[in-house]
Amino acid sequence: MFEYRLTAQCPETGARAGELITPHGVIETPVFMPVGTQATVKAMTPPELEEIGAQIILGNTYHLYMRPGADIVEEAGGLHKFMQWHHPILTDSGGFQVFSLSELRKITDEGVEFRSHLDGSKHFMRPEDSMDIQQKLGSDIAMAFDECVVWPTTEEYSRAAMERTISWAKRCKEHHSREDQALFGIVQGSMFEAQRIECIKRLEDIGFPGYGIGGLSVGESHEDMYRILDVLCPEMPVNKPRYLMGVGHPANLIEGVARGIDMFDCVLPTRNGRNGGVLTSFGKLNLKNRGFARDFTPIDPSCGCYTCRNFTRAYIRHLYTAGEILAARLCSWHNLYFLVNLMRDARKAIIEGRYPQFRRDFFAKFNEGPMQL
RNA sequence: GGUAGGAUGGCCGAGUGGUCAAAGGCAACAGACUGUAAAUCUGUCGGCGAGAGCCUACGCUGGUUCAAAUCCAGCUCCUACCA
Repeated sequence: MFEYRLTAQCPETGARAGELITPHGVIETPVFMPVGTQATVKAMTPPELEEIGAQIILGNTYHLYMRPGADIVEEAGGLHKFMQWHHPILTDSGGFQVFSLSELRKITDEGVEFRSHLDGSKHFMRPEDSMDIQQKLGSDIAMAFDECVVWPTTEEYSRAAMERTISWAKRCKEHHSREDQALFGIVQGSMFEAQRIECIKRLEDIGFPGYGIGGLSVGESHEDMYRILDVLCPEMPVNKPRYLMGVGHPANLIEGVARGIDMFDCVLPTRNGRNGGVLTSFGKLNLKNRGFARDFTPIDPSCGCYTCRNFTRAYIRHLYTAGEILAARLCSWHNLYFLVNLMRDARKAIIEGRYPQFRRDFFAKFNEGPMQL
């Protein structure tokens, strides 16, 4: 029911192309996965996601547990049916909320006590609870409940969190029973190379069909992120998918792929899209800027998305300044298309044996500096 | 014509003698956003200056006072009610 097939590998970099077989379809990797925390990719409908080329999307354990509740989703026939997305879904375990809701939670070896961000009520989530919820949601890929550590942190704290994450991973696997759902372990260890290597080895001993790399893109420099990937990826099993959690930035995707990452997810395309930020092949733009008021060209002339085929920067800027919801939709659409297709193009390049050139071409064009108006 | 109330920074609107270049909101301009507490958040927002600071400002004109957006007089305009 779940299998990873490595189909091509870049002889120069660590880039890999593969296929992930899931109950709801085959995913071609490397892949960018749009984030749909609350059973919706914000501002997008499922048919629109299909048109973009999205192969798999995310849902979130913590958020769906809080609202509407796992039982309701289960009663609805599972998350796929509930939200009318009939392709693969990956659910995050709530581990990231251990990080992002740091003001509202208390961690013990047993689990995490959360105060609801909605009404302040107390909830206790153990690895077993996360598994129960994810099994009710019925995602194709569930993630182990981990502790995503804040950055920066000490070597001691990172180790404690890593130990907890490993012990929770074991409990997750023991508790997990649904056969039509794969369970991925998550590597922690912050910016400590030895801990990262130790963590993947010990997770491998437990045995998972895929591995997430957590605790990155939490504020550290790109150099730190790449340094960890450089030492960690060669230690990861070749025949299992590698998922760099929460990443994100186009440059990070290109570099992640070069280091052997197969899967990415990030809120950046949708969140920034709602706020006027768009990604292009030549860098980022903020469409709210006055300079676009009379710019009657598409966001990215080389982009084939619905937004770029039909609308101008001036029109979209107008929608933003007028507070129109379509602005958020059109830019989310474009940004998702950009990242999904960046990975599709990367895959093609890997298969055709030209990933190093593809990578060079990307950076020659993509400008991180101030935008040109 | 009479009576009452009111005129504040692009707009709305606090402020009734000094701590006022003037709260707050909106608009505008810019920035941030990486397993989504985000259609959010932050900053700037009279002029000059790196800065201390200086200048110009609360309808207009004049006055009182060490000191006026705030008090007084006249004027202009607006609003409500009465004729």
